[in-house]
Amino acid sequence: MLDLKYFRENTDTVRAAVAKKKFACDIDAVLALDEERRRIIHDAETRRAEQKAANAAMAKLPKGSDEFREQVAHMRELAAQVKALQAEQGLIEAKWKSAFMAVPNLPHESVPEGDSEADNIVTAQWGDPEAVGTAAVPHWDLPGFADYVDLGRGAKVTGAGWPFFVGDMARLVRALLQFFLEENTRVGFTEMMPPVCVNADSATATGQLPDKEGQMYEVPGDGLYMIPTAEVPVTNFYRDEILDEDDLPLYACAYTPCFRREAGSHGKDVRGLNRVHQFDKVELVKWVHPDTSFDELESLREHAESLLKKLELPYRTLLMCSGDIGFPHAKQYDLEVWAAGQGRWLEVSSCSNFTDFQARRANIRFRDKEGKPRVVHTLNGSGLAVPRVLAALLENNADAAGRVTLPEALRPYFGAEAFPRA
RNA sequence: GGAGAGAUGGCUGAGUGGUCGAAAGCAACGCUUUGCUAAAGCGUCGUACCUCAAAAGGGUACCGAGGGUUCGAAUCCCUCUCUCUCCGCCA
Repeated sequence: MLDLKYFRENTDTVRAAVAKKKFACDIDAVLALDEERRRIIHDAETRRAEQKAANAAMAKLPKGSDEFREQVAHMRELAAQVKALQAEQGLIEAKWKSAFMAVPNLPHESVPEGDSEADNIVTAQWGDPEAVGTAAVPHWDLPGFADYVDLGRGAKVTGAGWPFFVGDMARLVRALLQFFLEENTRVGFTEMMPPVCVNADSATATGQLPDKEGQMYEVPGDGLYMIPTAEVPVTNFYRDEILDEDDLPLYACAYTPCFRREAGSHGKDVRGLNRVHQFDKVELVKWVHPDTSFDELESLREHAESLLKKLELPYRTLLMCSGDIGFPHAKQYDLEVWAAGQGRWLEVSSCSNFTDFQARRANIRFRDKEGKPRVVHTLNGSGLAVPRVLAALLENNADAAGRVTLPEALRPYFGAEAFPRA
């Protein structure tokens, strides 16, 4: 949700920004609804003020008097008018709000113009994909993979795309998670273990509802949703709160399983670990002062990149173009890791600055030096998502027998130099 | 799951149908006086929206949430949520 005053006073800027984002969104219609809304608010409140004044005058009259009875009759009429006006106001405000909420966040000036993912810009590349053995195979073709990541039994027990990780593979997942959490907390992110189900208010605040409802699993009967990412519960940690300016910036990280229906994504990208319905991810979230949020985005990205470096996985960083960043994003980087066996880049992290857009929706503010509440800026990024990192780790480092030499950084967590142990 | 109690401004806590956006205290901020590692006095002290060129000012809403009764609701009724206590169940 944009700042309403800014929206009104800078419509040309907003129009240009929306166009840059390739969003179809009728700004004039929203403005017209805003006008209508303000008119009805004015009418309803004026009439309501009359009602209150009449009421105050009447409170002084003796209860049983003729005068009193007369006033009651008059006020009965006033009350009916107020009620009608307020009903109309409710309808118009609801209409306006849904239109206004459909206006996307403005892309930052540093975001390149573009229509689709083809226009994203590679801003960095680390490691050499060519250096990885050419004999690499897709992870699902590695010896024993089907037993270590048992998609067949997962399908029996739950459904397609719900894997069991077995034996040393489960251990390797745990090692990765532990590695991520240690690295994140070491640089100042507070570790959290949030609920993995959230209510509708939380899902709305971070933007999963109403637009992306079909992507979440619902818990029938309880009005809850299984989280598609820890971003949802963690960002909502401070929903409807006013923070102290001195406490900013606040950093949190959380490991959770993530649940995604992935409706409509059946196809060639879903083999093996590339896209599953439940996966493990450590998420990073920041609540920051508006003046620093774009610097905070750079440090967030650098930190996520450092994880890949320590895992010795070749990666590249994409600055997402205006047409490819999400609805609430002001600026977004994607980190893609090289999976030698598949010969392709896999997205393992998305680092985003939502500026005040998400925080306004979630009503997260801070009190500035003058004592006035202001909306914070929120950011998040994966740090990191396990299955695709795991896929790359396996594909890039496996020998013909399926033995995977692990990067130095991971060995203490796994307790061995290679997978599987012995 | 059962029974009971409760939810008021940053905190504590009054307020059971009309002049209550809400007493009082604490905390915070400002000023004054005295002077010393503080006290006292006075004042300020919620948020959102509407109005206004802006500020000032004015208006409306908000006493857990949502509905209802009434000319009028923090106050009465209904539903829900949460917290606490007791019982049951349970990793």
